[in-house]
Amino acid sequence: MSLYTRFTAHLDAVLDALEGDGVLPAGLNRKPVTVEPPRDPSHGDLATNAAMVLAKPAGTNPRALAEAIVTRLQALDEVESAAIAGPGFINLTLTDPTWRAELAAIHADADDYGRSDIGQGVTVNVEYVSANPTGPMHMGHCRGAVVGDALATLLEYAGHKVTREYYINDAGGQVDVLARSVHLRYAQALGKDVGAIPEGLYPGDYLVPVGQALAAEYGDRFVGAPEADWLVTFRTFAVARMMDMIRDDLALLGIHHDIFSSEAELQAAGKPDEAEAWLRAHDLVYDGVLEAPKGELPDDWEPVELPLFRSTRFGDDQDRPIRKSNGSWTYFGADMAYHYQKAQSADQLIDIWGADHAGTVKRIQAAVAALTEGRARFDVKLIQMVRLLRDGEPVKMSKRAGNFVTLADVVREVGKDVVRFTMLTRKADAQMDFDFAKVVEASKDNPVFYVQYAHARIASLGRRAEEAGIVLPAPDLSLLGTAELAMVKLAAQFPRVVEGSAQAREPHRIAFYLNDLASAFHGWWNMGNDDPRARVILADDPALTATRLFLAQGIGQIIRNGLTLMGVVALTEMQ
RNA sequence: GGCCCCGUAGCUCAGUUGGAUAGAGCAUUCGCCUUCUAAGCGAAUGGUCGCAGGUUCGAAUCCUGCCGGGGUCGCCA
Repeated sequence: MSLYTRFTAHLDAVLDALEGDGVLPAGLNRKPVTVEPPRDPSHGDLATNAAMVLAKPAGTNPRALAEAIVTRLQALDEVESAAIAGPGFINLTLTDPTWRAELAAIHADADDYGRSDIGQGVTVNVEYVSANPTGPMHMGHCRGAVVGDALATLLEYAGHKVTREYYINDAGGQVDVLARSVHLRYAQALGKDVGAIPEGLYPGDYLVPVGQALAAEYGDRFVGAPEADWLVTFRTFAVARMMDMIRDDLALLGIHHDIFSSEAELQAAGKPDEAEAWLRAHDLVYDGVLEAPKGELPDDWEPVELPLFRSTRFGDDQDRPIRKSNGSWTYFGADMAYHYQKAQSADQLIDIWGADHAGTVKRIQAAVAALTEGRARFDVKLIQMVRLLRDGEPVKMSKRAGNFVTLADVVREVGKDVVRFTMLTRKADAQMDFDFAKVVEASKDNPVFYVQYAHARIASLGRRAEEAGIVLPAPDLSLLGTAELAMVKLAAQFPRVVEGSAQAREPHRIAFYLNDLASAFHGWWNMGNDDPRARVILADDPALTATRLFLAQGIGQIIRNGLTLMGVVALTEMQ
C-alpha cells in the first residue's frame, strides 16, 4: 500500500471516528476528499481538503471541523505536525523515520514499487495500431502504437487485466486494391512487362516479393485470368504477408498484441447480422434515407434508402448507415459488431485512434452504448498528429508515391527507446513535432537523454564504489539529511503518479514525472561540486557512502520502474 | 456551416480530474569544472492562463458565447 493510500485510509478512519462522536453526520459523500502533496513544499508533506469539502454538507464551518480532524491526525505516529492553513486546508508534516521507511520500501518492493491494485482486476481491452494491412507501418501509426502500448502496460501495473488487440481491416475495398496491386507484381515476377503502376493501385516496392512468392506458388495460372478467379486467393495471401510485415515493424518497437481480430472473419461469422437483428428489434435500426451531405453536393449524390442506426439518439449529428446500397456492410456496420464482440469479454474498452477519425467517435460510442445497454465503459483516445522534422524543416512525404517515412526507418535511425520516450513527452491530444536531430541530442532539453543520463550516473556510482575498494556497511538511514529526504519525498510520489496516469489514461505523465525526478537527482549530485563532503562516494566514510548509495539506487529503481512502464530500457552508461 | 482537439512566460510545453503565491526546459543575464560523467548544477529576469460572462468558500481547470490555429464531414477506411 502506498504512503498516500495509507494516509487516505488514516483520514477515513478519523472521519469514521468523528461520525461516531456525532461531529459529522453519517453518510457524507467523501469522494471530493483528497490527500495529496501540497504544491508548495513549505506547507508540509501532505495536505487534505477534507474540512473544506465536508463542512458545508455537515452544516458546520471549515475551521471547527479542521480542528477536530487535526487533533486526531496528530495522534498518529507517522505525523510530526498537523496544522490548519488558508481557507481550511490541513497540512501534515511526516516524521523523518516515516520517510526513511519509505526509502527502505522502495528497495524492498523493487520492481513492484508503484504497482497498484486500483484496477481491482477489471478487464480492459485496449485496441491500438489496427493499421490497414496494405503496407508497412509508417510514422503516422507510430504515436498511437506507442501510446496504446504504454497505456496497456500502465493499466496492467495499476491492477487491471489487459488485452492488447489489433483489428485487421481485411474486408474493405482497400484490400481488393491490394490484391490487384499484388496481381500486377505477380505478372511482373513472371516476366511480363507491366509498365508503370496505374493510378489507384499501391505502388510500393514492398509488394514485389509478394508477387514473386505468388509466382512461385501458382506459376502462370492466373496471368490474364479474370479477377474473380484470383481475387480472394491473392487478397488472403497478400493480407497475411502484410500482417507479417506489420508484426515485424511493431516488434521493432517492442509491441506485441494478444489478439488479432479479422474483420472478414467477423463478417463471415455473421456478427454484424446478429447486431443488426438485435438493434432492429429494439427500434435502433430502421430503413431510411440519408440527409444530403452538407456544403457542396457531390455530382453523383442521390437519395437512397439504407438501413440506418439511430445514433442521433446518443448525440450524433445524423443517423448512420450500417450497410451500403449493394447490401455489403459499411465500415461502421462491421465495426459496431466488432465492438459488441469485444465487450463480451471485457468490462471496459479503449480504442486508440488517429485524430483524423474524430468525426466517427460519436457513432461508435452510440453503438456500444446501445448494444451493451450502457454497461461497458468505452473510451476513444484520439492521438493528434506528429509533424516530422529534420533540423526544423518538415520532412516531405507523399503516401501516394509510396515514399512515406516508415516506422522501421525511424527506429533504425534513432532507436526504439528514443522513439518510444519521445512519443510520450506530450499529452496525446496535443499535436507534436518529432525532429530527428533533437530527439537524439545529448543535452538536458532532450528529456530522453536527461532521464537516461540520471540513471547512468546512478549506475556508475555502484561501479565507482567497487573500484575504490570501499567496504560498504549496511546503510544507516538516520544519516540522510534534508536534501536527501526531499528526494525520497519526490520518489515516494511515484505510486501516486502511476495511479493518476492510469485513471486519467495518460501515460505521458510518467515521462514528465521522470524528468522531474531526474532533475532533482542531477541537482543533488552536483552539490558535490561545491562541497566535496556532499558527494556520494567518500573514501574515508564508508557508512555515509553506503547510505547515499542506497538513496541513489532507490532513485535509480524508480527511474527504471517508470521507464519500464514506457517500454524503454534504462541505460547503465551513456554511449 | 456542423462536430472534435488545441490556445498558459519571447519559444516548446507541464499543471496531480476544482485548491493555497500558475510551474519546467530553451532563449537572455550572472555564478560554478585541480571534481564520483560540467552531456551537468545554482540564481535572476520573464504571466491579463485567447476574450467576455456564469457556477462556488475557491476556476488555467467546470458551463455558455465569441476570437484564433489544426483536424474532420461521404454508402471511404
